[in-house]
Amino acid sequence: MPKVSAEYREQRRREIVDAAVDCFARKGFHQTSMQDIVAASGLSPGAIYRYFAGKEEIVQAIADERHAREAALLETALAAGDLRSGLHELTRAYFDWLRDPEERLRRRLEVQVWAESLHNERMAATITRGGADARAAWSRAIADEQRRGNVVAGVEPEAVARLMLAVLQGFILQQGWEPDADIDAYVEVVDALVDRLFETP
Amino acid sequence: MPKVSAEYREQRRREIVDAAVDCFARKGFHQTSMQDIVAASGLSPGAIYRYFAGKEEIVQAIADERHAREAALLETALAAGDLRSGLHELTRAYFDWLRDPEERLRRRLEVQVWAESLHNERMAATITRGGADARAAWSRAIADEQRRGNVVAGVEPEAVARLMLAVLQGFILQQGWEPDADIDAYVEVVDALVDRLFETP
Amino acid sequence: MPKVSAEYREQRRREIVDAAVDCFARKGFHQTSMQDIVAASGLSPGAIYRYFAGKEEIVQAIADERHAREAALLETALAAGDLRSGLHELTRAYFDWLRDPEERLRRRLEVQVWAESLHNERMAATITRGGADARAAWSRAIADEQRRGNVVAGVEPEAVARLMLAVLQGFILQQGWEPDADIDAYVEVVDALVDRLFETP
Amino acid sequence: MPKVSAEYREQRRREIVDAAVDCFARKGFHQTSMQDIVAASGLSPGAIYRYFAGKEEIVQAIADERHAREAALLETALAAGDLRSGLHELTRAYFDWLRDPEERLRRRLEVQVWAESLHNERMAATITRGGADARAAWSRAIADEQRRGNVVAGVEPEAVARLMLAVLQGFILQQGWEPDADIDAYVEVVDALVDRLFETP
DNA sequence: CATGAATGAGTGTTCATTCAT
DNA sequence: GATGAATGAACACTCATTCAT
Repeated sequence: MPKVSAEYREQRRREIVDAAVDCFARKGFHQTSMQDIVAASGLSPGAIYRYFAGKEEIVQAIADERHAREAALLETALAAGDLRSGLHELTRAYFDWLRDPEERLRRRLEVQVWAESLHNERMAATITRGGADARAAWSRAIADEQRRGNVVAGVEPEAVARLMLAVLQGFILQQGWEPDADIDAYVEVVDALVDRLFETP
Repeated sequence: MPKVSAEYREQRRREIVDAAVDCFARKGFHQTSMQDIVAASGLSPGAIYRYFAGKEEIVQAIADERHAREAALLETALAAGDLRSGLHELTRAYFDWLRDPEERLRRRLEVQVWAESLHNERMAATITRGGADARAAWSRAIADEQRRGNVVAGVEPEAVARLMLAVLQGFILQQGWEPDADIDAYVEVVDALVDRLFETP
Repeated sequence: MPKVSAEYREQRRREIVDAAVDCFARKGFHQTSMQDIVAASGLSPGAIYRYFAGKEEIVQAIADERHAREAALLETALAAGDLRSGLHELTRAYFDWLRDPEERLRRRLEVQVWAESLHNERMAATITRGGADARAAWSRAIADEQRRGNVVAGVEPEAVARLMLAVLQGFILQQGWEPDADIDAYVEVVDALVDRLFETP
Repeated sequence: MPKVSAEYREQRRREIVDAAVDCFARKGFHQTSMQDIVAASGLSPGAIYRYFAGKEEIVQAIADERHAREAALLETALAAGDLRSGLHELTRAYFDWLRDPEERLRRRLEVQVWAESLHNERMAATITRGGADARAAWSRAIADEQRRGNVVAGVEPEAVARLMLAVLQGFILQQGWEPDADIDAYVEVVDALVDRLFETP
């Protein structure tokens, strides 16, 4: 029987997560102290620990949030009837998203989650599951198209899925290092890639 | 006139770096304490500080080493007269490398370097420079081919270079999470991609 | 004119003290947090602070309560006309009390109060006063008997009082460590001690 | 292969333990912070953690030390051929010890160990074992005397042992509260007790 | 009166680094 | 040159207490 409303709690959580995202993106998980988050959020240490059991849990929450968003985006794109135009759309949606400065901040953070997940079981589980789901969705879509003869035959759908994911992941990395990386040019090449991979030969 | 020979120094450095690579790959930079490296290297803390000014510098040394290797590999591949077969070869060489368990360990570490470089100026410089060099080499090669009509016209060579890098980077990530990711299938798709991108339409 | 009745207040106080006794006996004063007491009592932190100015005051209240009970027990025992049978009775009453599981819990707590009193002035005062009163009562009774020739002559009544107290205190300790300590056998020895100390030689 | 000698290490340990004993005796375990011990010992936090894994371990070390001393004292006393004179000697030795101000400090600490042991398994084990050993030694000695007819027949030797321990424990408590408690008078009563309990009726 | 979310000083502990030996 | 004991600032986290609702 909480004294405050669920929305209130949710808003506080948001404040904390947002403050943490900001700190983490700028300084990295490990260089960010709880005091940094305390300062950025304007709350007290004790208050934060009411919402999260520890620093790690905040990181987890952020990773989970990422994961959910990605999954939603992908779902929408692949749900479209026509895979090829769905992909073009996905590409556009995805890379448009990357024009938003705040989103870029979050992306920097994603790279850190990637690194972290290599020695954090719970995080690895989230990431692996997300990747598996994404590949499964993509594989299914690609296999469908292959059956209709609309896509390069003979290649493993799962491998194509990996390729498509790599194309997105790699750009996130590169944009992290070079914020001015030319998004339009990259989208154009990806579109070309999609066209060439997903067409009747 | 140093008291110890340059080889001696070099060997000690290697020992330290190797021990550090091992620790970092398993636990991450920040979860690895100097004591861990001390234990893994069999040296004393004082000894390590004779060779490196601090933990950060060890990380730097590792990042620099990575960078040099990558550059050499790329150089060789693109130096070949025919870009397309050069690329096929590069792909094969690169991914064969990833079959080596020890190299995989080092790759896990690379992901950490990527993350670290997002809030470490010196590291960002190394990475950015490496990326820029790679893209420049690639762009030049691609532009050459375009002029000869052997590659998709109209796409930005720089963007193609980014795409190719992304294809490699993304797989490193995915292999980090899923060590059993099918390398052969991925190589096949990449080959298909190269063929379709680098052919006269 | 209080808003709530005195009984109401008293009952609330009891709830708090009982919850605290339970927590303290199980985990110790310092390992018990106010939140533990909050949880055990079913009240809110704010409510508890309406009845006690702080954790320390709860401890005090418990110590004071103990003290009052002990004093009453002793008073009754020594009020009896015949000291020797009074003592036998006291022994029996006291150790019978220690068969009650709940009382044992309270005794564990008493040991903590003893420890605490060594660096807590207010508590030391309560304990010291209690001890002094007990010794005074006992000394008087013993001196009376000595005058009647019914007790070992030549020994300091105050010291005998200390001895008798030690006999009780020591057993409380030992029972705390070994709940199965044989009460009957101990009572028998104490009775023998009393008989031998309080008889005409 | 330590750089410093075993004696050096032992001395440092002693410094820490002594500083801790001092703090604990004055303020109690829980009111004493590591910083207090740091200040009292003149070492740095890091240095202390080289010798003890944590605060708890310091407390343990102190409790263990106590235990060893007690056991040695008892052993010596009971090893004497004649129990009765052995006991008189023990009494004298024990209570003389309590005249030493430093020993009194340590005794205050013992009371805290008693309290602590009621909710600390490791500590309870040490204490319980110490108590069991002591009682066993005493019981054996008393049973021997009983067989020779030199001690009250019919009483449980184990219970007599408990009584004797209580006589010591209780005085430690009382002296903690009232440093001026008359040791001589107490010893006299204890001697009378021993004489009366350990004589042919 | 009661609530429980919030506070923030203080805790035990770690670890990159130094420097006497 | 090498050692490893020592340093001490910084860390994540706790909890007695307060006070707006």
